[in-house]
Amino acid sequence: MVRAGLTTERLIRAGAELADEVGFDQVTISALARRFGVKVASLYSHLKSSQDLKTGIALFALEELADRAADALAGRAGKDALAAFADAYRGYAREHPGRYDAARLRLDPETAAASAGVRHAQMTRAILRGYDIAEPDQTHAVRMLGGVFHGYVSLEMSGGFSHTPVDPEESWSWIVDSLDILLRNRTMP
Amino acid sequence: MVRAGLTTERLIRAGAELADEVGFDQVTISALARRFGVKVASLYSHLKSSQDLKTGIALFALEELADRAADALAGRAGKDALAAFADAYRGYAREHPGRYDAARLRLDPETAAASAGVRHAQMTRAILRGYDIAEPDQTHAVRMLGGVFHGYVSLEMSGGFSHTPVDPEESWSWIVDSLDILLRNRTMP
DNA sequence: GCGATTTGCCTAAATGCATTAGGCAGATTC
DNA sequence: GAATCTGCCTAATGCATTTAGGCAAATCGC
Repeated sequence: MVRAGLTTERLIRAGAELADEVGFDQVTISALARRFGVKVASLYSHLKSSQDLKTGIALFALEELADRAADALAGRAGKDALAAFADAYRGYAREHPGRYDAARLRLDPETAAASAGVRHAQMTRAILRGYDIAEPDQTHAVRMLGGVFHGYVSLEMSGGFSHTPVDPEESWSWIVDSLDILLRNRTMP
Repeated sequence: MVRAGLTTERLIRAGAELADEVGFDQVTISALARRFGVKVASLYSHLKSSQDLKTGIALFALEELADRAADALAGRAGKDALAAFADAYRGYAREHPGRYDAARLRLDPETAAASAGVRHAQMTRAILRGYDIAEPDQTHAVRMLGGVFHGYVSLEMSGGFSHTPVDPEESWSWIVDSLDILLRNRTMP
């Protein structure tokens, strides 16, 4: 019989695509095996478990998102950087909802520490360098930005804004503007 | 044999407790049946499906959270109200992590429209009355507040803040302060 | 009170996913 | 070309979901 050429890498990539198509929580070893035209047990040579697959997709999505954010940030500073970063985040979620959900998977601390999540925090700090905010306020700001971006995108994805006629695009701009204003003035209350 | 006295109400309530103990995604019809010392099939007289149970828990959590938020808001205005609302949100998530996750379940539009999620938005608007913000900015602000609160709590719950020595409590206060400042000044950019 | 009906929980059985053990053939190595 | 290794297979188990149909307890009509 012809071999399918499975590798952990390919499985995780296909799992990410599957997540975008059917939702991250519908990603299953069985579905993935079907997609490769292969028996379920065959995947266990490459994946330890179903959880392992999900974690793999999450790490993959975190990397990919961090790469995009880094691209968006290149050559920008100040409000420009803030807006580009925010848009990268939101754009990724809209383009790859399943992967975005995957990126929000709760990881155990060691895995998280070794993930691209660290880069996300570093990039946020880099943006804040344009705003002259010292510690511990800088950490507070990192957390706020992470919170707003994630929270807004998450609410938008779950349809929480669809009952109001206001364009989410405008809300997004307004929020980014607001954060910029806030960060510029926060040092002197 | 003695009857267990199952009702949809009791099952959902028990499901909510189970979610807090083992995590929302570990809530299963089987586990719930075990908890009641009853056979699995028996639950299907009261629940249409596993999804139905999850949705029920989500709606229950949304109600409970809205009730708490309403209590917190009673008799307060301005920054007081903002802080109380924020704390109610975060407190609920800390006290009932499983239910909080449940409250974030993606509901189909009709279900969502009939849920307590609507009250959440109304309460946020009520807070903003203390800040004199007109439409469409008010909607933008509602979305921002929803986003920050949810996003921050979500990141904190998933351990995203544990690699930095800064106290999440202080970050939370700083963020609420910041939002207050922002909302007070946002009308004049 | 007592028969009839409804209701609540049961047994049984089918389906699907996750996981492990062990086998066979195609690819690789010498 | 023989030996080994690797990749995918069959087979079997366990657990969760879901449906169909049964029996006994609770409830209702009288």
